[in-house]
Amino acid sequence: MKKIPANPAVPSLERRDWIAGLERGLAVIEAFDDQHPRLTASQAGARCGMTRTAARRYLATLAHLGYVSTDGKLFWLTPRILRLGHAYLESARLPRLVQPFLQGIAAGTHEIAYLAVLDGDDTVYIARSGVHRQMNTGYMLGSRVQAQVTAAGMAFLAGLSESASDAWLAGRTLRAYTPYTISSKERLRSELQRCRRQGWALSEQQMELNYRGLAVPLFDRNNDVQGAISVTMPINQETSADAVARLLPVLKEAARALRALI
Amino acid sequence: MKKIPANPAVPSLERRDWIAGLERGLAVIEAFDDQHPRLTASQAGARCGMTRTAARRYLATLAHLGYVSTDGKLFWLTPRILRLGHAYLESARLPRLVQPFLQGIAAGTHEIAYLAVLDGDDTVYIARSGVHRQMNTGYMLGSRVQAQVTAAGMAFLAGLSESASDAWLAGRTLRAYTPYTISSKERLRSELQRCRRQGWALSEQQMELNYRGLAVPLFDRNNDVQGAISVTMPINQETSADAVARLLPVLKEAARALRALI
DNA sequence: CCTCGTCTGTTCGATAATCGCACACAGGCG
DNA sequence: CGCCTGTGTGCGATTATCGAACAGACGAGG
Repeated sequence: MKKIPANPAVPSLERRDWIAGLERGLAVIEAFDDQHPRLTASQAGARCGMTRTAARRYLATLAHLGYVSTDGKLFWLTPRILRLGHAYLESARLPRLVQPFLQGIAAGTHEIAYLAVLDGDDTVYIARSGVHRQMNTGYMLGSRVQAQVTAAGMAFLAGLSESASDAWLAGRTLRAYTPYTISSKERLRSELQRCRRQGWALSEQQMELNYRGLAVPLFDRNNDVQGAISVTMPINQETSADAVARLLPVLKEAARALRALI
Repeated sequence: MKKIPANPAVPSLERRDWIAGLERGLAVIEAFDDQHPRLTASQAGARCGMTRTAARRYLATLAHLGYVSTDGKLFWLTPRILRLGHAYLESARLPRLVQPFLQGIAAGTHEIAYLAVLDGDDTVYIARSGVHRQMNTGYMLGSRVQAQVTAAGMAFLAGLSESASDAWLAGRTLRAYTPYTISSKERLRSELQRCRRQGWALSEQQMELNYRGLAVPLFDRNNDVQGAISVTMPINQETSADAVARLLPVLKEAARALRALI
């Protein structure tokens, strides 16, 4: 059973103003995953590095707040948890700002357009174009794909400074999803340099066979990267060069227009 | 400024095992919304009914955990918050179970299929059919639409007992989105009774003009409603009767097959 | 049927964590 | 220039939280 340390490298400064209860409670929520969809208090305690009694208290609190349900023995998360993510998607400026541009890209190219950011190892999709207007408010919850296999992730990394992206790279373990996945850090590093030079990223069959992604980073006025917009498509409809020629100008134009707004 | 009570009708039992820190921390997260995307410590404190000093501590803790960022004065949520919702979508049995059925419905009908549940006032979409396999893992974050204007919400409510749905109805304030929105509780109640009798719900232009939704509730083996599956489409392609005739059998068959699995 | 072992729910005192006051400071404005 | 509003920080008091300890529930196995 994998232990989730309750306190992973807390900046030991600022010990005074540290709300242990909040940290542990969030750790309890994150203790649930696809391998462990339902937990007893004891299991949750083991996974979070706390005693059974403590875990039980946190779970009971979460249950009374409606974030978890219980049959008295097992605990599981409820959809109410999604309100927390919703608070982010509602409040974050970036998705709200970029959404209309995604619609425009989707309408102009007939591909699905995404906005993604980097969080830890992963590319997180935080907005996507939708055909139904009512679905504009229904964002994607990021699939949290290892960043190096998505075009958006590559574009985001290429938007960082070389030292920052090297630092990111140093902390990762690359995993191959397909025979084409770049799984050598050396190759990934040179690929990132190329993306940085050219200002966009193309990712073919890195994550999934027969699919291609094309992405550009989004910069703000200070030239700090804030996200990436991407489109994905099957690879067998046109050549890579054709796809780039067709789609890159649209993405670049959106990125240019957004630079002043972000 | 709307106050968010820190302690909304807590069952006063179980006062002993109550982790105040967790409750207040989550309240701080939910204090952010589209009206208040960035908050100072004071504002967050005011919105959550705690002192500025306390709110500052919670925000500082969340910042060190990476869930919020700050420029030293203002605080805002980061995409990391989405990990919490992700924990739910990864661990919840229902979306994982229903996903393949949604794919089947989408493939057979050429409409987009959704799985939704009720959370408070709102219909929350927790899975949708996707054309890209890689997007199967990229769920929708529920748009949290007032339940009475979605087919899935109506189907879910119709799946509850009459007394339970009356209780739900009593606590709501209906809002009209279009001229067709049912905004009288009386009419809604009779509409729900009809849905309950017939076992499915049709919603036309309730939420958005020119769109139609069709949904059936999902029951488990104990006949408790666990969710609803729905498809949405433009209304001008076919008559209501044609759409029902074409789609309802598919939805019903999926619900029947799922009953044994849930 | 009984006993053992493992798991759970609950209580309680000690302790450490959290609270909010109080103070000092920064910036905007008349 | 001084007021006013809002912020960062230190500290003692308090209370909320911790985990050990106990007792009950369940199932396995003899």
